[in-house]
Amino acid sequence: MSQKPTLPKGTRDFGPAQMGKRNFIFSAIKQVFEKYGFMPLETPAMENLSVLTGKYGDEGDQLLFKVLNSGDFLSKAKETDFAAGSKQLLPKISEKGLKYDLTVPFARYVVMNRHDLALPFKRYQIQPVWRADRPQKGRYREFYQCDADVVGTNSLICETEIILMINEVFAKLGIKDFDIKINHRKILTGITQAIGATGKESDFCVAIDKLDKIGIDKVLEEMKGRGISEEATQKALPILALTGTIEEKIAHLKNILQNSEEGLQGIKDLEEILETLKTFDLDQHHVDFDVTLARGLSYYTGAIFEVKVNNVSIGSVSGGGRYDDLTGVFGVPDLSGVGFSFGVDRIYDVMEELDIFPEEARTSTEVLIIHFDDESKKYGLSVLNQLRKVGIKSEIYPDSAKPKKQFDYANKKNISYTIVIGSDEIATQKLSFKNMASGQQEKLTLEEILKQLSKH
RNA sequence: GUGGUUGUAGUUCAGUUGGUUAGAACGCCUGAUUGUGGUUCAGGAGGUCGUGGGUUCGAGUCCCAUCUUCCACCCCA
Repeated sequence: MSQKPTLPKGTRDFGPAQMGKRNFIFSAIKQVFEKYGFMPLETPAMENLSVLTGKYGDEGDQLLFKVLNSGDFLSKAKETDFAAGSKQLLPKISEKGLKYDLTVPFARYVVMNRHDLALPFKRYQIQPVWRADRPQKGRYREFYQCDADVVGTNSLICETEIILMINEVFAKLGIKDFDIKINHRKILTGITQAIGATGKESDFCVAIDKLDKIGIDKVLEEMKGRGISEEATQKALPILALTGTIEEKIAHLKNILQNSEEGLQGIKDLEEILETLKTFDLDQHHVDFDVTLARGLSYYTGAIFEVKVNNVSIGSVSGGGRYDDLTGVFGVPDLSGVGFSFGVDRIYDVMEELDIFPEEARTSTEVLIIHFDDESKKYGLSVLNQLRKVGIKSEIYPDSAKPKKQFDYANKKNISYTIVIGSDEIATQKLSFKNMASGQQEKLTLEEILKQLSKH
C-alpha cells in the first residue's frame, strides 16, 4: 500500500533551480548587512509559548503554530480542562510554539544575554518563521525573514542606514522601480490629536492603512465605523490627500501639527533622517513620506518603513521601524531598537514576475565529462581531478551509457561545456571540448581547455 | 477564523443533459543513428479521475464530508 505524499498547506519545496535564485537573494542581503556591521544570530525554530503569546495581539496568538508536548501529552490535562475549551486546555498540552517572527526571539535573546552584549547591539538574522495563516499568493505558512536590528541606541543614524541598506540590496538585485515609504508613529499620534480624535490612534491607523487599497471614501466610512467622529474625519481628509515633494508635505504637516508636541517631534525625526541621508549622496534614495503608512505591529513607536516594488502584483517586500520598549515585556525596560526585515519569498516572486534574475543565479555544473567505454571513463576521472583542482565545477557521467543519454543529461542540467573522451582522445592527448550552447567542438589539450575555462 | 474557488497521465489542460474501453499537447522510454545532445520521423509506457462516503441499472460528471489550490475579508513578509 503506497500513498501519495503531500506537503502541509502553505509550505513548499525549493528545487535546485529555485535555490540558485533564492541563494542569490540571500547572499545579496547578507553581504549588505555585514557591510553595515551587523553580526549573524540564529535562534531555535521553537520558543516557549510564554515567550511568544501576547506579543502579536489576539490575531497573532491565533496564528501561532503550537507544538504538542512530547510523550503522553494528555497526562497533565484533566477532564475539566477539556470541557472548558481549547483556551483552557492549550497550556496543559502545549508548552512550545514555532516562532512567528524574528524580532521577539531577538528581544528574548537580548534580555537573556544583556550582560555580554556590546551595546548598541547590531544583529541580522535569516531564518524561517511560521504562521497558521490561510495561504494565498505571496503568503505562506512557512517563509523566510531577513531581519537586521539595532538595539540600545536612540540615534537616528540607524534609520538612515536602513534606507541605505534597502537601496544597496535592491541595487544588487537589479530592482529599480521601488518606493521606500516612511512615516512616523508620533506623526500619526499628532494627527489624531489635531483632528480631535485623541486616543483613537489605533482605529485611525487601521483605517488609513487601507487607503491605497479601498480608496478614500471607504476609509472615511471605516473611521466612522470605528467610532471616529464625523468632524474628525472631515478634518483628516485634507491630511490624507497631501501631495507634493517630501519637503512640501513636511512643511504642510508642521502647520497642521503645530499644537502637538508629539507630532512635531515626529517631524523633527524625519527631517534629521533625511538630512543625514544627504551626506551619503545617493543619486536617488527612493524615499517617499507617506502619512497613510501605519503598519500593523503595535510595538512601533518611532519611524516606520515599508517597501513596495512598483508595477508588480505583490504586496510589501520589506518593512520595519523603531520600537522604544521591545524588551520591556521581558523585564528590561528603556532599551530602544530599530529594525527591518526583507521578505525573501516575496522578493523572489517580484523578481520572477519582472524576470530579472541574472544568469549567475542559475549556477550549475560547468563541465560534464562524457565517455564511450570503461577505458575512457577511467581516463575521464583523471581529467575530472585536474578540473576540480583548479576549482572548476565539474562532474563525470557515472554510468556507462550511450552518448545521447550523457548529452541529454548535460542539457537537462544546463551544463555549459562537455569534454568527450574516447580512444582517439586518449591516443592523441587532445580532448574534444564542446560548447553545448553553440554546438562547436574542438580538439584541445587539457591545458588548453583549462585556459579556455578560466576565461569564463 | 469567515465566504468563495480549484483538483483528471510526470506537466499544462480537454472530457457534451450522468451512458461502451477517459483523450490531446509537451515531457519520458525505445529505435532510425554501436563516436556526439538540442531538430525530424516511427513506435511505446504511463490514469485507484485528490481522498472517503452517498444517490443511480450506470458517476470523471450529481450530493455530502475531508484534504489541497487559488481568491476576497481579517491580518500580514
